[in-house]
Amino acid sequence: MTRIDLSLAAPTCSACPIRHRAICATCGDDELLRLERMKTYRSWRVGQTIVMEGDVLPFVGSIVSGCATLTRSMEDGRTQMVGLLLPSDFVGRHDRDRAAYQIVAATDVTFCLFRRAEFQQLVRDTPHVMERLLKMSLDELDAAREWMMVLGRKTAREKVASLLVNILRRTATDVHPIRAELPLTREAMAIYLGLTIETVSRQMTALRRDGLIGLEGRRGIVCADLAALQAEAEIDAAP
Amino acid sequence: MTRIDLSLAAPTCSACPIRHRAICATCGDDELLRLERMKTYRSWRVGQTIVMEGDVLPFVGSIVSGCATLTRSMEDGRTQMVGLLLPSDFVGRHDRDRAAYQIVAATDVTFCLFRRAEFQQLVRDTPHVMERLLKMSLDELDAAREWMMVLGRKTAREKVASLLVNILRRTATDVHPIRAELPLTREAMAIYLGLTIETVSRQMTALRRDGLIGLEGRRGIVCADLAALQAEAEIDAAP
DNA sequence: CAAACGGTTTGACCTGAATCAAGGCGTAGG
DNA sequence: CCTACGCCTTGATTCAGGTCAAACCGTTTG
Repeated sequence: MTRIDLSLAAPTCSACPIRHRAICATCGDDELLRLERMKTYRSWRVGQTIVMEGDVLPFVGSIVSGCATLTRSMEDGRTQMVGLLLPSDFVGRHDRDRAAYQIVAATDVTFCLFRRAEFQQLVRDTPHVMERLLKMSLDELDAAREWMMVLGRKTAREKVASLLVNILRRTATDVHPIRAELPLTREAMAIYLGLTIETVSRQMTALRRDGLIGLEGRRGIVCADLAALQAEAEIDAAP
Repeated sequence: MTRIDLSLAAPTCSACPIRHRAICATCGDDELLRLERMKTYRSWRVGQTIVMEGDVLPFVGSIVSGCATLTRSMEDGRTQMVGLLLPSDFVGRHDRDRAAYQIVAATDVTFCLFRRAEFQQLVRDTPHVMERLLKMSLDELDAAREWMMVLGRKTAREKVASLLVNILRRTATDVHPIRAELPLTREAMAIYLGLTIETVSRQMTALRRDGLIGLEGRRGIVCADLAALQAEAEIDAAP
C-alpha cells in the first residue's frame, strides 16, 4: 500500500483552509482561541468507518479536507446515503451523544473535532455561534429537501446529472472547461441516488456518449457546457 | 358549501393547544407576553395555496390546528412533497424572506404567525428561543433524512405503510385499536411518497386485504396491530 | 330525482430500472 | 510476467410501478 502522511500539523485556526466557511466563520480572535484549545485534528483513510449507526459519538466537528458520507441501512442491507460531507460541513448534534447515521470516509479525510460537552457550552455562551449553527442546519435542511425531489421524482439520467452538477459546483478545480475529481465510487453514487451501480454506470456512459460530459479515468469528469448538464438534470435555473 | 367558522378567538398563549410543543415551549411568562404582542392567528380552507414557491413571505409561525404541506415542483409538473406540517410544527426561515417551497392547506388549517423582523429580533435577544429553534430544525433534518430512506429505497408497499405509521403515531385519536383520520388525499399521499395515485390506492387496498389496516370511508384508518404494520414498513424497531 | 363532479378504485398494458451474468481494465503482489 | 483483485462496463432478461382507460361512489347542484 502506498504510504501517505495522514498526520497534519494542526494549523492555527487563522490559517485553516475552512476558516471562513465552517462553523467558526463568524468567530472573533478570542473565540478562535477558545476553539483552538478544545479542537483535535483527526484523519481516516478511504473506506474506513468513522462511526456506526447508534454508536456513542463524543465529538462534533467540521470536515477540513476530503469527503465522508452519512448513510442509513435497513436490516436486509438496503442502504441510502442521507448526507455528503465536504470541507466546511459540520457533523454531529451538539445536543445528542449518539450517531443517527453511519459515517464513512469516502476519500482520505481529516476532521477538526470538538469534545461535545465543551462545544455545547461554547454554543450556549456565544449566541452568534449558535446562530451560525442554526443557519448551517437550515441550509442542510434545504439541501435535504432538494435531494428528496431528486430521489422521489427524477429519472435515473436526471439523478446522475443532478449529482454531477452538485459536485462540479462544490469541488471544481479548473473552470473552463469545468473539471472535478469525483469523491465517490459508482457504488457510493448509487447509494446517494437510490439507484444500482449498473444504472449509474449506464447513465454515465450515456451522458458521455451524448457529449454532455467527458470522463478522465474512473474519477475525473469534465463538462464544457454546465448549463446543458443542468438542463439535463432539470434543475430550475432560477437561483 | 358547509359553512364553518374559521375565525378563532385567538387564545392567550397560556391557553394555546400547542403551548408546550411549539417554538414557544421553553418561554417564560415574560417572553410569552412579548410573543402575544407580535402574533396573529390566521386560517385557510382546505386546498387553498398559502404561499407559492419564491413568494415573499413576511411571516414565520407555528401551525396550531389542521395540516399543511410543503411541496416543490418541476417545470413539467412533477411534484414532490418535502414537508408535512402538523400542529406545533414551525414554518419559515427567520433569516430569509422568500419561501423556498409552496405551502398548501391539506385540511382547514390555522397558523399562529409572527412578523419576521420582530421574530428575528426575539430570536437574537433570547438564546433559549434560538436553541429551541435549533433543536426543532435538527429534528426536522433527521425526519427529512428518514424520509430520504423511504423515497430512495423502500417499495411502494413499504412506503405506504411507513406513511400510515407516521400519521397514526402523530395524530391517533383512539388507541385500542389505534385509529386516525388521514389529513391527506390519495393524491397528496402519492406526492409525499414519490408514487402515483393509482399505486397508493392499490397498496392501501392490498394492506386492507391482508388484514393490516381497516379503512373507514375515504379518510379513516384503523390498525389493530401497529407493530405488524411497522414491520411491513420495515421501520427498525430500535427507538 | 337526475346529472355533474371530485376523489377513488380497478383493470390491462407498457416501460424504466433492477437483477443476473459476463467481461474488461488498471494496479498490486507473487 | 502472470494472476488476482477491485472497480467498472455491458448485455439479456425480469418485474415493480407507471400510464392509459373505465367505472364506482358519495355529495352537491339544477
